Amino acid sequence: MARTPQGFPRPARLTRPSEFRRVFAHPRRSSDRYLTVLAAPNDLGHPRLGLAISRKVSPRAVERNRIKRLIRERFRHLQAELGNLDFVVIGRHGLTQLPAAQLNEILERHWKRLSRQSGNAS
RNA sequence: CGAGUCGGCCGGACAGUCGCGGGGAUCCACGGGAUCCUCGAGGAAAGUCCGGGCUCCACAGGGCAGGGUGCCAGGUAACGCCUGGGAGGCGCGAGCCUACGGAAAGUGCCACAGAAAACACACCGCCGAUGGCCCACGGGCACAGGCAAGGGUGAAAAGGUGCGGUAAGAGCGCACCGCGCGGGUGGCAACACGCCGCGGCAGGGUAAACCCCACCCGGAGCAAGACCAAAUAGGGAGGCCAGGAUGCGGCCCGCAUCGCCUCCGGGUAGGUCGCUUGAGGCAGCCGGUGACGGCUGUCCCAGAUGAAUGACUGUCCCCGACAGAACCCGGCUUACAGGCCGGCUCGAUUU
Repeated sequence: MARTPQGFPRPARLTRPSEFRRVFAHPRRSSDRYLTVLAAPNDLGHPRLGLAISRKVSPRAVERNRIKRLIRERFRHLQAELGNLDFVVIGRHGLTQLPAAQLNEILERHWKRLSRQSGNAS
């Protein structure tokens, strides 16, 4: 683990369909009216993040990109506290109306709760 | 200065910190990572409405069906695009708009009004010369009949103006305008003509209604398509032990099936290519009214694949619109805060 804890390189992301399927198969959930977060443990020694922001969230690509960037940015800052979990964040309709500060707050609450439930928060 | 019109351009800036994708160099405990350098969304990247390249499939030729285009010429790889020109319409003007072939091929459709919507018609009208009667010789009366100028309806009533003509009228005649046909001249052509001749003269609209005419058009799309290739099902070829198992045989031989190895084939997960050097950008010169073309020089300018441009802080201003590449180009259309530059037009003002 020589990786800088502030970075967000490829190994910290879910990339393959099979990795997404693994999380969707047996997830812990945490959700509200803006988004749903799924989590499943891994044995890598660090958390990973996957995003599912569909057209239902917003028909405009610019808005979807903005949401994904904000989520990744928040993950980058918090990843050291999240334990060995794979997260998938699913956006819901109306997410684009949420101010950035509030989005950050919501994300932190979901991630930390799921991390605590798994009992391996660092 | 105000109003307008056409064309071109920009689309927050700078600094710092933490991050992301591509490329290059160097290094390391090399299917990974580190350091440094460098590049990293748009004018519409959008809608996917046209046109092409590219790829695979289909294909002798011709025709039909279906779809598209529709003044002429040019540009282009091509176009439904662009440029120039013509015609018609709008505007004082610069300029703008046009789905702009055919309704004297056929079929269909067209409210209301109006006498009549076409073999035109006669509601109100005009005349009543000719023939009849009366007469104070000016004329009057009634009928037969003639007429389509005026009124009225309508989107449209078979051309307009004037003169002649007549009882009143009428392309009835004439002149000019308009229309059609033939010719001439100019123009590559569309078309034009204040050129000539002929005809008193066709004709309501609608073809983004059917239709006719001319020209054009195979289909599917980068999840196209090509390659590498664990796994797995079954297959083909050769070899191995002349050893074995099972079946058919009383037994031998023999035949069939089974085993192991190699190769071929196959193609799932996954990976690689396609993937960015191109009908390319910029500058200069040349040809062209222009779209555009030619030559020379120069530059390399996103290539991701859950998918990269962001976050935070500070300073400034007029406080930031529409909006995110996904094979690539050429167009069109639509969205858009604010701003810059230039040409031209109209009006006002100033010395």
